[in-house]
Amino acid sequence: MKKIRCRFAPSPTGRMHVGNLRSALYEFLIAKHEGGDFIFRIEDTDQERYVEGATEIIYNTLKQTGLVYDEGPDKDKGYGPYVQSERVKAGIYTKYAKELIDKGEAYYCFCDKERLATLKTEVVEGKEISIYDKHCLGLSKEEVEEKLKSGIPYVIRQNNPRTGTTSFHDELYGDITVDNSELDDMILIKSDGYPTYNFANVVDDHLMEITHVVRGNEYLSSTPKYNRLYEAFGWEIPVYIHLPLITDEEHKKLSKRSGHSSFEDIVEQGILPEAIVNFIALLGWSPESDREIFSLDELIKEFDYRRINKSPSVFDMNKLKWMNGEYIKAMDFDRFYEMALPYIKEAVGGKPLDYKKLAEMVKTRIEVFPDIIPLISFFDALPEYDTSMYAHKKMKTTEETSLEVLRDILPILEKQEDYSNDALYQTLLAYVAEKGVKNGYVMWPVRTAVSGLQMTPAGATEIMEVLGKEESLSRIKKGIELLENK
RNA sequence: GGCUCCAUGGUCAAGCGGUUAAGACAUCGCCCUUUCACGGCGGUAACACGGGUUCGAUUCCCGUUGGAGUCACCA
Repeated sequence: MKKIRCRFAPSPTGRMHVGNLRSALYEFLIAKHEGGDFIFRIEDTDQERYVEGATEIIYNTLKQTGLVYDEGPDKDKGYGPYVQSERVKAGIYTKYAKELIDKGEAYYCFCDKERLATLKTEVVEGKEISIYDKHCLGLSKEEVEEKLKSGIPYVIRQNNPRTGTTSFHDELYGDITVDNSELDDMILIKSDGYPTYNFANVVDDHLMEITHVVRGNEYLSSTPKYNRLYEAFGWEIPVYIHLPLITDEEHKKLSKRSGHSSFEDIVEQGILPEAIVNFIALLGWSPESDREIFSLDELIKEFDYRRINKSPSVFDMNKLKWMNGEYIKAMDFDRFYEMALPYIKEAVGGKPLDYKKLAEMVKTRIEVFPDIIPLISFFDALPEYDTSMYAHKKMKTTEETSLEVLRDILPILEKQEDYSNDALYQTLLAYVAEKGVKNGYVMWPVRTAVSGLQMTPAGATEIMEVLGKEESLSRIKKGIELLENK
């Protein structure tokens, strides 16, 4: 069997869209699952939409996600160049376009914007819809020569039939047939000499011997046109695998507005690249087992494209966050500490506390790194709090009992020298035993006093350990004061 | 609007003629706990509708409805 070759061919127009990233991932997985090659090609044929630095973003995203390509602009295995603008300079596309003209499958078109405007037939949702009328197909050879010579701008159009039907086969969607009357004479070469995506993509896929064309569903309706191109050249048609769309919560194509449309957007929200990869792999595909956590290598092993879903799926940030939390919990501590440190420092305002201990406290209770900040910022400054927080039904505490406990405990803690968690815990436990009450009856008011919060990432004594004796006592005194003035 | 595709809980999804219709996120409750979280246990919640085919349809076919995509000198 022929070795599988899949390509990822993005346009450098900005950040990497997650739909694009998922296409890249599936292309990578389909190839690697069967020991094939993953090819990276840059489709920069739109000079207007080109964004400075976008190429670097793509390289970077590929690197961070671990999608290592076998061939690409910096890894030429004989099919290069892998950047379309360079291929334009090599004259590749015009050569093939002329071949099509010779075969009668394409033709020069000199129509200007004004004439094209007269073609507008219908307006739907503010969009003008028209089909080219093949006006320039009627030009004689001599007329074409003359116009070419006089330097009139032109494009090259595909010459599609107006009657009959065209069909193609998709591995997921099956056989799809379209009326030829739907097929416009699409432009192959633009007036600036650059090819359109439609043309460059087909030419390059063939020249680079791509066996499986994997791309988003939005190309489904234009695929017949590409197929006609293959047929016109007499080239072998690749295997098509169209992927279902990824949508936002409103079930619309993911857009910048949603705030999580690109890989970088998501990383900025504190999500790990491997969690993103894992998550989008499961968006539209599912393994045989009901397992959900997969490394990239494990995905390669498991990935069977026949199990890709046909219906669109909503990008659920909620579940991604959960998955990220799973990755954080499973992460080895040193790496976690390194990644969490900036957030910890920010949370406590750079106070010289035991950062390692703080990292331990938060590791199992966050989903994304920014969650750290609200969790531990009370270490920096005691928040304002209402004394009603001292009353807790389950702990059987009230503001009165809390005041009593704090007054009792203060002199004991003042005497205590060892402010380690263990020692403090033993001290409080001894008081609990002496009083004959439940642990929480004492722990709750103490924790409230030293944190000012109802929820903290650690128990009362752990907090005191980090805070130190001086600050702990000061916070307890403050608590007594608040309760007394109630 | 034409064309194309899609249709299982709020979301991701398994299912490929006969099942008590999995599992996960979210949500709710209980347990654990020095509060919360983590963890454990449990609950609520779905086959869009109408016709066929069949002994039997979530599953196959047709239609309806709904949703999406596409109709550029953008990819």
